[in-house]
This record gives sequence, C-alpha cells and structure tokens, in this order.
Amino acid sequence: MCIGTFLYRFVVMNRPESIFNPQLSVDCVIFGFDGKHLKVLLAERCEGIDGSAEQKKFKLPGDLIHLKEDLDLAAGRILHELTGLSSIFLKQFSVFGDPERIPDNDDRKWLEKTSGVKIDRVVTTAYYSLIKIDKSNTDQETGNHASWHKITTLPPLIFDHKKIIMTGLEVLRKEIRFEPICFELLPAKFTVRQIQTLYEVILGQELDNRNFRKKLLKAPYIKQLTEKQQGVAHKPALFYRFDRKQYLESRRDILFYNF
Amino acid sequence: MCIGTFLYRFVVMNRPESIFNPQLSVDCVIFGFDGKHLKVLLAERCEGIDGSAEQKKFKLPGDLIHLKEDLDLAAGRILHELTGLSSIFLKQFSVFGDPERIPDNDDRKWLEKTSGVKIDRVVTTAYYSLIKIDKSNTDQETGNHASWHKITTLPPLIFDHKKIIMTGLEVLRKEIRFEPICFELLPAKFTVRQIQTLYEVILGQELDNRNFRKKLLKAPYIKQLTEKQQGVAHKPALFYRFDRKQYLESRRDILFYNF
DNA sequence: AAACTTAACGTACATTTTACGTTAAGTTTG
DNA sequence: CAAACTTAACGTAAAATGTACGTTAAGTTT
Repeated sequence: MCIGTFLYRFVVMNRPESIFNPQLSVDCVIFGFDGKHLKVLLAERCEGIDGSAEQKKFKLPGDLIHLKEDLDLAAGRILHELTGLSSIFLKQFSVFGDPERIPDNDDRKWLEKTSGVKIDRVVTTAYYSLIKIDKSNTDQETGNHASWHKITTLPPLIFDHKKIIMTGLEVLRKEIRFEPICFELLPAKFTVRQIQTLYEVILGQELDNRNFRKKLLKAPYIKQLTEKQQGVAHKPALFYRFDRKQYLESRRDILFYNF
Repeated sequence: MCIGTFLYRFVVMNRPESIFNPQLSVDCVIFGFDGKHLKVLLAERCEGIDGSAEQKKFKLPGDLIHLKEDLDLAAGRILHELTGLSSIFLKQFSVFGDPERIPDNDDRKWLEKTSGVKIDRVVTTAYYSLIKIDKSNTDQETGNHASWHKITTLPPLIFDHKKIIMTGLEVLRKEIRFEPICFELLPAKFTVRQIQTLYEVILGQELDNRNFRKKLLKAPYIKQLTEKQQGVAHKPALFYRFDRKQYLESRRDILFYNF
C-alpha cells in the first residue's frame, strides 16, 4: 500500500462522509508469465475481522473508487499502487453486478471495517492486465502482501473473486486467438519457444513446434535479433522482438469472418 | 412504458427515499436488421425540462437499476418493457464510468426530473442485443415512443449514448467475425443472400457472393429447407435455417490461434 | 568422442481461400 | 411468346495456408 492509499484510508476511518463511493469498485486480474506457468497476482487479506485467528484468504487487487474517479483511471491507480508500474495493458472485461455477490458474512464485515463505510451492494468492474514476471516483481513477491499464484492452483478467495479470475481467463483465451496480446507477457527479447509455451499454457493445449514456428515467423512484426541465448545445455535459440509499429500497420484492412 | 414502469415512476416521484439506485444504470443497444440496413432502437426523450419547446433528442433504452437488482436482469427488464420480448440475446459489453459522462446541463436536469432523484454520477453498464425486425416491431414502430434508426444516420442523442452505440457496433463487428450471432438478427427461414447482406452491412464491406455461399453452406448447422422464395422477379432462392444444436456441437474442441 | 538436448529447416500432402466463369430458374418487356 | 433481364446456384483452376511429419544443426554433458 503506497502512501497515497494509506492517507486515503486514514481519512476514511476518521471522517463520517467517505471519499469513496461505497457502491462501485474495480478489481484487477493481473496475469503474469514466468516462462513456465500462467500466474495471477493476488493480495492477501491481511486484516482480520477481530484480529484473532482467522482464515487466510486472498483477494484480487482492487478498491472502491473515489467519488468522482473514472473507472479506467481507478484500475490504473490500483495497478500502480501495487506494482509501481504504469501505462500497462489494462482492459475492462466484465461487470459483476449480482446484488448478493458480497455475502452477508465475515467477508462483508471485513470490507466494512477496512473501507470505513457501510457496504450495501457493490458493483465491481473487472479489468485484466498482462505483465512480464521478472526480478523486479518476483524476488520479493512484489511486496505489499501480494504474490503470484498459478491459475491452476488458486488459494481460497473472498467474494466472487474466483469467478472473476475465471471469467478473465476465458476472455484472455478468446483474445489471444486473434490478437497477439501475449507479447505483453513476454520480455522485450524472447525466443520462439517462450511464445509457444505461453500459448500452450493459455490455450491449455500442446502445439507442434515446427508448425508454430512457421506461422509465427511469417508475421511481419516479429523481428529476429542477432543475439543468441546463452548458457543453455543445447543449441542456443535466437532472440526475437515484437515490433508494435509493424503490428499496427499489418492490422489495417484485414477482413475476416468465419462460420 | 409498461404499467410496471409507470408504477415505479409514480412511487419515485412521491417518496423521499427512492427505490432506484441513483448511481447505477443499464443501457441497451438493440440492433435490428430489416433486410437492408442495420438499425438501432432508440427511445424518444419525450418529457422536456419545463414542458416548453425543447430540442428533440433520443436516448438508448435504459434505466436506473433498482436497489437490489441484478444488472443482467435489469437489462432484460428494460428490453422486455420496451419490446415485449423476453429471453433475447443480450450481452454486456462495456461500462461507461467517466464521472463527467452526464454533463451538468439540460440532460442532467431532465434525468433528475424524470427519475425523481438527485443525480450525482451515473455509471452505466451497456448491453447489446440483436433482434429481428418484423411486422410486430416495425409497423407501429414498437409503440412506447421507440423507433428504429439506421446506424449510419443517427439523430442527436443525450449524454454519451452515441459513443455507447459506436462501441457496441465495434463489439458486434468483432463478434460476428468468429461467432455466427448474426442468426439472432434473421428470421427463422432465410436465404443466403440475406445473410450475406447482413454480413456486408455489419462489416461495412462487399463480399463475393460465390465464395460467401461456399463458406456458409459448409457449416454443418446451416440446414437447407425445401421451401423456395416466392414472388420475386428472378430465380427464387432456397430457404435455410440455423440449427442451434448442431452449432453448439460443432464448436466443441476448436483450437485456433493467429498472428 | 559419443550421447544428449533443443533449435532450425524442409517436404509432401490436404485443406482452404481467392478470383473468376458458367448455367439455372424465374419474371418482365417488346 | 421469345428475348432480355435479374439473381440463384454451381464449378474450376491457381494460390495460399495448414498439417503431419522427417532431418540437420549447434551447443552441453558424460
């Protein structure tokens, strides 16, 4: 939690009129790829209801939004507070508006306690983002009581956050079939094998490496570098980079329809 | 406006505490196809600010949601109130959460007057739906001060409703490239030409009829009927129908990725 | 030096797309 | 009533793409 958030919380806990809108929130499903597994960044619900022994639960990074705050900007704020990153791929993908999505139990009491406002119903707008997992956000597990979890083995989550993650994953799966958003999940230099593994973990299916390679390298926005992999116990792979400008150029005037 | 809505309004105007949530709304972009043009169903903002001569503006069918109402159900309610239709294809596609999306002018005053509540900010969840335009909703223009408008020539709209429609159209364009949702826009029996015209108006591009036909008829869920077109001044076309069950069957286990 | 591992390239065949030409079945017109 | 007209329906050849594999290459490890 950055200073800004801390201050907000302080104010909230000590003033009758909240600066938060108690009915609107955003939650971010932050996908990351470490070369092997698709992961999601989760925050620990550290504050218990009464300080005593409680179930350790996780939650999506998210927050109530400020009274006059734009939703997209609020999502950016949360991502920034948690990771220090800004201008990151971030896309609204769904709204969760079931009036009973925040059940009348410990979860709600915890939320009312930490937000300092009476919670009636909360409609949350879900965003997903893709980031590269590297030393800066892996080593200390990003700090802020946040940590990466494989999407295949998620810990217990509050509210409907599991459903939100699964919906986000579906959207990501759908999206990756047509748009190369996967490059947001890779370092600037990558090998063909890395992209293929990423596609495999997202699609949940093995792909033929020879055909995958052919299809990928035909794309005009995949640029080969002269640099090679180092320190591997086999033939080193060449590095490639994603040329965003070429990508946008190549996407113009495509017509496509299917049955 | 159906009786239900009227009652709600009556209650709202006469009670201090509203049964509406003044911060959450849904708006529906209802697409229709009349065989020639892609259209959208718009409601007329009939009540003026002070009853005097005012600018005639249109709005998307939409409403504030009830205090404990689910968003998806609210969208269904609005569609039903306006068209009498239920169990219609209806999909949430975006949230509009700019705090300034309802500007501080006549539009806001009108909204406050008709809803009976003080409007601070309204976050709206947008849905789109697809319906067939036929006699039941064309002849009397659906009643309820609602009417069909070509998406190419939209009248003046309140708030950011034009932006909402355009975003919905983009989503529809994207969606139609991969899923045959277009059959929601066609009568049960249709000709190849009808589908092609529909694709052309949605994609905004002419297609080769011979190749379109081949591609379409390969789909296992397009079933030829024995019936032919009648009363046309040329070779009558065969009718086809969409087999939803076969469609779902054929969609299992498809793997697809592209660069 | 041989074994091992993954990268990188190639090839033959099937399928799909693309760009057209041709025939068919009706109505309208002179 | 035949010729003209209009759109439906079918066909075909070439190009492009996808699929299923086999082979060679460049390193490290044993």
